[in-house]
Amino acid sequence: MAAARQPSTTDARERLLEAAVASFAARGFHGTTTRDIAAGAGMSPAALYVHHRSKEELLHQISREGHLRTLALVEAAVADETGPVGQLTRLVEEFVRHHALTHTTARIINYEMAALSPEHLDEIMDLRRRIDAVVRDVIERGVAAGVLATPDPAMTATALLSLGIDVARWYRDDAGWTPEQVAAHYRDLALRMAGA
Amino acid sequence: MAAARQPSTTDARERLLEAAVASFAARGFHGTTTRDIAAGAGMSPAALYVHHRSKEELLHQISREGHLRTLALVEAAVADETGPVGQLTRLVEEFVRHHALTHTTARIINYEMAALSPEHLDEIMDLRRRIDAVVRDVIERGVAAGVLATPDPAMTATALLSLGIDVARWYRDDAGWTPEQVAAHYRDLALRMAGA
DNA sequence: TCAGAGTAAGCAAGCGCTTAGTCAGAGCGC
DNA sequence: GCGCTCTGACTAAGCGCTTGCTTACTCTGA
Repeated sequence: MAAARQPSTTDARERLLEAAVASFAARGFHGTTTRDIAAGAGMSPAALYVHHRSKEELLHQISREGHLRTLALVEAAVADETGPVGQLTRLVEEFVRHHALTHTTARIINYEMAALSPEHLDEIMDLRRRIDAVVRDVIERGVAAGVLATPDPAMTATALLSLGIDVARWYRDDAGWTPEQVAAHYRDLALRMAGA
Repeated sequence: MAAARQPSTTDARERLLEAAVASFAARGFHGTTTRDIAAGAGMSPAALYVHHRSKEELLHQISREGHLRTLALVEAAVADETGPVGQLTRLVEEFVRHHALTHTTARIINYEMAALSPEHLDEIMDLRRRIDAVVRDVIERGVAAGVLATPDPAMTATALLSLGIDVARWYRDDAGWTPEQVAAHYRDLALRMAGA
C-alpha cells in the first residue's frame, strides 16, 4: 500500500535474488549458471540483466545484506544486555539460531567469498572484522572483569564465531533439531568454553 | 630405490594431484579449469587425461584419501588411549592439528562435496558417518562412565567435529598461530564443552 | 621394435552477457 | 471515451569465448 513504486518490478528483482540464493547455496557460485537463476525465477536468461548488473553483483548483494544483518544482530545482543556474561549468552544464542534458520543464505555468505571481486571482497572483509571485534570485545571485557576465564580471549572468540558459522554447513531443516534447540545447547557450550 | 615402477610417471600423476589440490582450494572445483590444473603441474591440458579419468575423479581421489586419513586419525586416537577423557583429549588435539596443517586439502574435502558424483558422494558420506560415530561413541561412553557431562552427547559430538572442521576454513599459515597452539587451545575448549 | 608418456589441435557444448526487438500499460490531448 | 505516444519490463536469438575432453600424432628410452 504505502510507497510500493512498481510492485511487479520489485517482485521480479526479489524473485531473481531468491533464485540466486537457492542456486548458489545448492551448487555454489561457479556451479550456478545465469540460466539456472533466471529459470528459478521463471524468466528468460536475459531478464536477469534487466534487474541486476551481473552474476557477481547478485552474489555481492546477497553477501552484503547477510553480513549487515549479522553485524546488526551481534551489536543488538551487546546493546540489549548488561555485563559480558549476559551479552555473550544472548549473542551466541541469536548468532547460532540465525545461522540455523538462514542456513541457505549463510552458506553462501561464508563459503562463496572467494568468488567476489577484489573490491567487493574488501568491503565484506571489513564487515567481518567488525563482527569479530564485537565478539572479541565481549570476551576480553569478561576476562578483565573476572566473570569469564580463558587463556587466549582472541582464540576463544574465533572458536565461538567458528562454531556458529559452521552451523550453516551442517544444519538441515529435517535433521531432527530445531534452530532453538541448537541455539540453546550452543549457548551452554559457549559459556563453558568462555569459563563463565 | 625399492619398487618405484616408473618414477617419472608416478611423479607426473602426483604433480597433477597436487596442482588440483591447490586450484580446488583456491578457486573451488567449479572455479577450476582442467587447464589450470595442467598448467599448475607444468604440463599441457591433455596430459591430465593420460593420468586421470576426469576432473571429478581427481576431486574424488583427493576427497577419498583425505577422509580415509581423518578416519584413521580418529580411530588411532581412540585405540592409543584408555578411557574417554584421554581419548577425547587426544582425538581433538590431533583432529584440530591435522585440519590446521592440511587446511588446503581439508577445505576441499569439507566444502566441495556437492561437486562429487552421486556414487562418489555416497562413498564419502559413509566415511563421514564412521568418523562421526567414533566421536559420538567417545562422548557417550564418557557420559555413561560419569567422567564427562553434557545433556546431549550427539549434539556435543557434532559441535566438537564442527569446531575442528571449521579450522580448515579460517586457518592461515601466516595468521600468527601455529597448528600446535590451536590444537592445544581447542583441546582445552573441548574438555570444557564435554564437561570433563 | 614398440609401449607408453606427452602434446598440438580442435570439437561440441555450455558459458556470461548483449542486441534488437515485442508488448502491456500509464499518461495525455482532444 | 478514444486514439496516440512513450516508457520500461521482458524476450528470442545469438555473439565471442571458455569449458571438459578427444584425437591423432611425436618422441623417448628400454
